[in-house]
Order: sequence, then structure tokens, then C-alpha cells
Amino acid sequence: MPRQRDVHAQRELLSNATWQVLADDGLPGLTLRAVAERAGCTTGLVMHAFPTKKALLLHARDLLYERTAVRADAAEAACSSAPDALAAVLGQAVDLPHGHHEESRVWVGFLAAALADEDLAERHRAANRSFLARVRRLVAACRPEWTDERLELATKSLVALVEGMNVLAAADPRTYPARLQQAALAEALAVFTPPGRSGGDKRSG
Amino acid sequence: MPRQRDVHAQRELLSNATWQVLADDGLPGLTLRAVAERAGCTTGLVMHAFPTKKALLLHARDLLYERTAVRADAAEAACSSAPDALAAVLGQAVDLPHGHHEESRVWVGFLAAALADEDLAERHRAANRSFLARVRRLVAACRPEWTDERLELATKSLVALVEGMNVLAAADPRTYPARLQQAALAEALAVFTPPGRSGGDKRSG
DNA sequence: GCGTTACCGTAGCATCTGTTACGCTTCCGG
DNA sequence: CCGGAAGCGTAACAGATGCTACGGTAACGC
Repeated sequence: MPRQRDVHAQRELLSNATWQVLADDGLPGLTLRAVAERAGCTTGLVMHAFPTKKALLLHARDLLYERTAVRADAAEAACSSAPDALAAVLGQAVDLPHGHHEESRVWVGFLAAALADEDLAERHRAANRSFLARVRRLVAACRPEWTDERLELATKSLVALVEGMNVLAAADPRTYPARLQQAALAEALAVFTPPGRSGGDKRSG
Repeated sequence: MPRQRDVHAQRELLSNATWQVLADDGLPGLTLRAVAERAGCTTGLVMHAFPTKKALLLHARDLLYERTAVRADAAEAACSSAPDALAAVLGQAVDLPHGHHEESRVWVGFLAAALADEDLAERHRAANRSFLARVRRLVAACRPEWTDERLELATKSLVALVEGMNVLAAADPRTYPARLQQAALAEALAVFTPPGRSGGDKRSG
């Protein structure tokens, strides 16, 4: 057996390059050649690591979901109470001050691609539903007395607020700075913070 | 002077075709030939009505903004009180039961295109800021005692909720049905509805 | 009615796209 | 220390894309 390279590492590298191209040049600029150039290789390697461009996109999408899930797990595990965990999970989903604010651009790119590709759309839905389930579980832990209907409404409202902030900030970061996103999230979470806690700087009024 | 055609009507027709292609085939399918076929003409007419593809996109984007602004004006004018107007304006911005639910897909397409084109991004920002200003004005009318900071936070939170719902529904309409969007909006607007009113969901006529 | 002139469909261009075929390079096994 | 197969860069392919040049066509002024 001659030389053998780590295919998994190659795919990860190419998926990262895909994100970078998507963040910098947008969906129209997402070309196999652009990805290859970003990854420091040629299209030959890309087509050997993935059978087709669509497979590359699906892998990059899956890897993005995987990493956000890991990040959400970590944020959740670092908290002891359910309200804290809810705030942490949603807080790391919106744009962070020093963080991955390219991620929203990548997310929008994948979303636009999903509107034209059913397989990508299925991954998108699965990822969003997974996030919804996580938030719903935490919301339910905060408000066990709520009905399912109310639970679902609150969960989807929170997620819509977070994703809306992300999407709007992707195209207009100055109008939706990270500080404002966190403040809006804190206000929306005021219902779930137990009374007497100084979790967010939100005065009830 | 030989025959003369209505250039304005041609551009409008082509912009409408652009929306349809964007809604059906997504951003990758938005080609001049696809637009021409949708409009029932050839690329020749497209290139005579617009100097370039980018000009077509900009015109289609502007026309989209123009129509949503007219719709928002109408919704606002049909209401007498500020809370009603706020609910009507935001209510027609989210997905309607029998409405233009393609519009969200078109919006996402333009957004993704804007991330790769600075001119489109500028139009996007202008449109969103115009919408923000409208909502802010109505929120201020509902709560005149609020500070500018609080006003801005509430306004952007409402808009983020609405756009988040739209974006999420664009890729997963079953998880975010129109009824849920309206319910979430009604809940978010509960703070602005005057006490004693039967705060049911408001439908714009 | 007819000539003129703007309109616009046709066909082609250069370029870029995803994908493929081929062959050089490289490094493991013996 | 070398045979040979796997890895992957090179280059070419067919098709699509934005755009252009040209010619037919149809409508207006006379």
C-alpha cells in the first residue's frame, strides 16, 4: 500500500475553505476553484475528497451544524440552572463581540443554497429543529407549568429573534451590533429569569 | 420615429420575472436566460431594457422595496390608532395565510446576493432602515415616554422577530406556519396594546 | 403606401462552471 | 533500495453564463 492521506482531515480542511469563501465572496463566488485556492490545493484534490460539489456543500453544512451543536453543548454544560443555560445557549447563537461574525454570512449562504437544493434544505431543517428542540427543552425547564402550545410559541419566538438578529446583522452589522443583539436577547429572556436574580440588566417596568 | 415601446413596463415585467425565478429556482438559478424565459422573451430584450444583469437585480430589488412600502403605507393608513397601525404593519410583513409567501424566498435570495455585491447590500440596508424607521415611529407613538435607547431596542427586536420568522419559514414553512407567526407577533406586541382591549390577532384587509 | 428608424430576436463570443481523464509524484512494503 | 500503487496536480472537456453584434421586422411620419 503506497502513501495514504487522512481523508477526513482533507474534507474538514475543504469544508473550512468553503465557509471562508462563502463568508468572503458570497454564494455566487462559491466555486470549486475558489474553494481549492482557499484550501491551498487544486480542484483535483477537491474532486478526490468529494464526488461532487453538492457533496462538498453537504459536508460543509453538516460540519457547521456539528460545531454549533458542540458549542451549544459546552455553553449549556457550563451552566447550573436552566435559565442560565437558556441564556448561554441563545447568547452564543447570536453574534458575539469578538467572535465568528462571519458565521451569519455563511449561514445565509447555506440558507440561500438550500432554497434551491432539497437535500441542503433537509439538512437546514434538521439543524434548525435540533436547535429548536434544545431551546424548547430549556424553556420547559424554566417554565414547567406551561402548556405545549405556549412552550412552542415561546421557543420559536426566541429562535426567530436570534436568527433574525443574525440575518439582519449579516447585511448591516452597524445597525445590529453585538451589544444590541445581546440586549434584545436579555430583554426577551426576562420572562424566564427567576425574580430577584440580577442576571440581565433589565429593569421590569 | 418608428415604433416605441414602454421601457418602464418592460423593466417591471422583467423584475417580476426575476422574482419568480428567484422564488422558484433560487439564487443559483437566476440567470438571464431563465429570467427571459419567465418573461416570455429572449435575452435580447433583457439586455436592451437593462445594461447589465446587476442593473436588473438592482431594479428588481428597488421595485420589491417600493411595493412593500406601498403595502405598509396602506396597512398603516387603514388603522386609526398607533397600536393598531403597528400590528398591521408588522402583520403584513410576516407570512400571510394566503399571501405572498414566496416573498420571503425572494428576500433571502436578494440578501444572499447582497452579501456578495456592495450595491445590492446598500439597497438592502436602505430598505431595512426605512422599515426600521417606520416601526420606530409607530412604537414611539405607542410609548411616548420611552427613551431613545429603549425605543431602538424594542424596534429592532420586533423587526428581528418578524424577519427571523420570515427567513425560518422560507426554508421550513411547516415548522413556522403563518398562524404561529401571527401568534408570536401578537405576543410580542402585547406590551403595546392598550389595556382593556381585546388583543386578538389583527388581519389587514 | 412607403421609407426610415428604433426595436428586438438570433447567433455568436469569451469566459467560467463542474467534472473527467491522464500521468507524474511520492512513499509504503518487501 | 526498488517496484508499484495510491494520491493528486494538469489540462482538457462539454455545457452554461453574461454579454455583444448584426440583421430582420414592424410601426410611425410623410
